[in-house]
Amino acid sequence: MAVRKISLLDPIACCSPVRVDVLDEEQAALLASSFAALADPIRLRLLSFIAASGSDEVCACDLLEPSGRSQPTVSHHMKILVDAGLIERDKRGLWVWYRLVPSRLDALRSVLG
Amino acid sequence: MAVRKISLLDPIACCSPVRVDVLDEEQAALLASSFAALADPIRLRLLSFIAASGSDEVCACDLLEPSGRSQPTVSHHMKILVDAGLIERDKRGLWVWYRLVPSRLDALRSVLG
DNA sequence: ACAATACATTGACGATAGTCGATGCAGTGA
DNA sequence: TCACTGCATCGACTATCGTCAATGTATTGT
Repeated sequence: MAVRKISLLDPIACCSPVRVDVLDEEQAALLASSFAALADPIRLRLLSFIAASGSDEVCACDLLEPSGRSQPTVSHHMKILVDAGLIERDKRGLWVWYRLVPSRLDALRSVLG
Repeated sequence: MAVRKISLLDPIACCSPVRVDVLDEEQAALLASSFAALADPIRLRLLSFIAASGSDEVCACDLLEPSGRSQPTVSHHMKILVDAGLIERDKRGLWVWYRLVPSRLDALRSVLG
């Protein structure tokens, strides 16, 4: 039998006699690490800054001032977002450019409903 | 001027010359604490267990065995989920019943897109 | 009143996260 | 080759988190 796609709020979960599978430990750990990337105010602001920039790429140098954190701290947070797959990193010359990965955010969104 | 509703993946953010506001510190802190409640595999499994239960309420006593954690640990995690507004707690007699708060999950979902 | 039950709280522990100064490393330009 | 720049990594510190044994609290039944 095929494993059903899990969604925490799948209508089937509350309306159907068919029992939806519970997240197994592996799925839960993967999802938890993704949400953990969103569980910090600085990272949320960095993400929204890129989303609100008006362009699809933002230079790392433009993230320091609005975040109000030191350069190593911002670099640390951006690495966490990249490792979570929420943003992509592109180094060109001395500068590093970041852009969102909408498909990853869509994936997380779908888990919530 | 009215403050625009923020959405990290608002189409306007990437396609329009109009600049979308960045999350302020207060908004970011609130959202981060909500995502933090989802940033633990045990809590995700507890949530999905309630969603997959087939009923809209689940007794706390039924959460111990599937979580594989001690009673104080499960109680601790459920408190975090309740404080985040993701589930509601209802004590009736000796037992405590939990149910999801879909509107809160919807709210988080809307932030991601 | 008393014992038993279901859950919450406390206290302590190791593990992990956020932060920044100092330093390292790669790319640039002269 | 050498100084400079932009970003990453390291090391250390503090704070918070996940965990459980022990204990507390509220409710039930006798």
